[in-house]
Amino acid sequence: MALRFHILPTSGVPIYRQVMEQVRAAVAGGHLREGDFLPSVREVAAELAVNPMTISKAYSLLERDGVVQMVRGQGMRVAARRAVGTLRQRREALRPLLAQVAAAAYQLSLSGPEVAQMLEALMKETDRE
Amino acid sequence: MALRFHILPTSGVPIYRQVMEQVRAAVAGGHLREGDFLPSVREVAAELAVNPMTISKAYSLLERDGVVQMVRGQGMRVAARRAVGTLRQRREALRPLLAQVAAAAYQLSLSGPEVAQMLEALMKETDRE
Amino acid sequence: MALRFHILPTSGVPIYRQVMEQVRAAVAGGHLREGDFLPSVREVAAELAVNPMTISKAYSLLERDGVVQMVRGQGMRVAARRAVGTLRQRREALRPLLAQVAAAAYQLSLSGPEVAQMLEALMKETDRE
Amino acid sequence: MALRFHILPTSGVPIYRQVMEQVRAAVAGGHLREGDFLPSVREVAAELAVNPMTISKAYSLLERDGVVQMVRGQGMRVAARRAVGTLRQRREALRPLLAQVAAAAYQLSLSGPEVAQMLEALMKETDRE
DNA sequence: GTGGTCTAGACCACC
DNA sequence: GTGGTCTAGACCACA
Repeated sequence: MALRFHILPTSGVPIYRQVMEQVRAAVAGGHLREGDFLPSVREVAAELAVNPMTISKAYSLLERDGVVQMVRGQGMRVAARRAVGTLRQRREALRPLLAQVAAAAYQLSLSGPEVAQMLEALMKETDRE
Repeated sequence: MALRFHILPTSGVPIYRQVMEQVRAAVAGGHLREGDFLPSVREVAAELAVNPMTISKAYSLLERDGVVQMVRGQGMRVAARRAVGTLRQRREALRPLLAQVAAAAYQLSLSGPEVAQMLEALMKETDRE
Repeated sequence: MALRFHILPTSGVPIYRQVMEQVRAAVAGGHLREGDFLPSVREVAAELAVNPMTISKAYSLLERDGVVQMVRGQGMRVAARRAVGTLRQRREALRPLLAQVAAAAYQLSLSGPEVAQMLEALMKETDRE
Repeated sequence: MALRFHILPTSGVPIYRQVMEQVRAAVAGGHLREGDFLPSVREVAAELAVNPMTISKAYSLLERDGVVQMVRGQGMRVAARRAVGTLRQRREALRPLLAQVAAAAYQLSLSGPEVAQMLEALMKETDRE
């Protein structure tokens, strides 16, 4: 099943970031596995009616982040996941994002356990280890 | 205990957004309660060595979002929290952020229950109801 | 029945304007009639816990607009209403405000007849001629 | 027919608010329809001999209010109208403005039916549903 | 080309 | 004292 992108041009989030997020989500969700290839820049650009440079930028940044690897002549391949740093460091890296969740949850009057459960359910859904 | 801001000018995130996030976090974390006043625009601007307009923009947007209210001649006061929409709608509003957490957690090789527990701990720590 | 003011310090509308509006509304609604006196500046300032200068400013502007007249040693008295200009001019003067209503109604998906009826009902309620 | 702005620098109303009002009026009046683009910030700024930031502020606030949407690299596009809240809530939201109309009408010696008719005529003129 | 961010500094409105 | 508005001009991000 090919990965299909969908963008909201009006969301305020740059298109290249929307693309990056969707690749990351596909990888995290198991729809893309190690070794799979992303659709080509041209393909995606045509499908989304968007400038190829925009897609290219997204792919380059994903490569920089170690999510995918360029294989010359073939395209972008999903890289092996590698945990970097100690457990403690990796937890620390997640903290700012969790703080944002906490703030948003507060504003929405959603309780801690409630949100934690939503999150766990979301992650279990796509767990495959 | 006065609220103290800290910004990372290199993070790419606009200063006014960093300020907004910190106010939101302080409110969600109970360090600022309903009725408390934010430090004045000039004060913060001086402390951060930043243009007052930048802080003013952050405060205005927080006011539009209902987080604080302007009291003429006195300053910006933390507003009462009001949940808007049905439970379902509010949960839905949180979903995109949770998806981001899930993707980041995967990249960091952190498990669902592990992350859910971190989040719950973070939110319990600052729970006041 | 004495006129009682109520202000929302957080509404964004300057206090002196809120006071002015309430005097105008009281006059339009028949709660204050020609010759009646407004409560004194001090009285109102004390009641609202507000700087007397603020009330004084409101009263001065109302006097400038011909809504009230200062009677030395007694206070501010409601003036006789006098229509200024031709009917056409007076209608024209109301137009910008009506345009604002039209725009707001559109945004709220309220129909013309619906809004017109609301307005007429509101005005009939306080009509006394 | 391009939207043309006109501002009264002496009116006391901030320029950015005058611009906002005119956009809203143009949308409500059908001169701008869903999907149409506003003139660019630079264009308007040049036309009005005003700082681009002033126009930018107006546009940003209109975006926050859901009147227009930013399309990256293209400009500001008129958004679909979406009524929010119950009928009752929306009527309630209009009330303060109607009260202002009632007070102004009284001051101008214009009767309820007279004003209601003016308003309805104004709204019918631009009705398109 | 589009809008967004930020600065330095002036002036205003309100309390 | 508080925040709000505006300017002139620089630089950035995005498509």
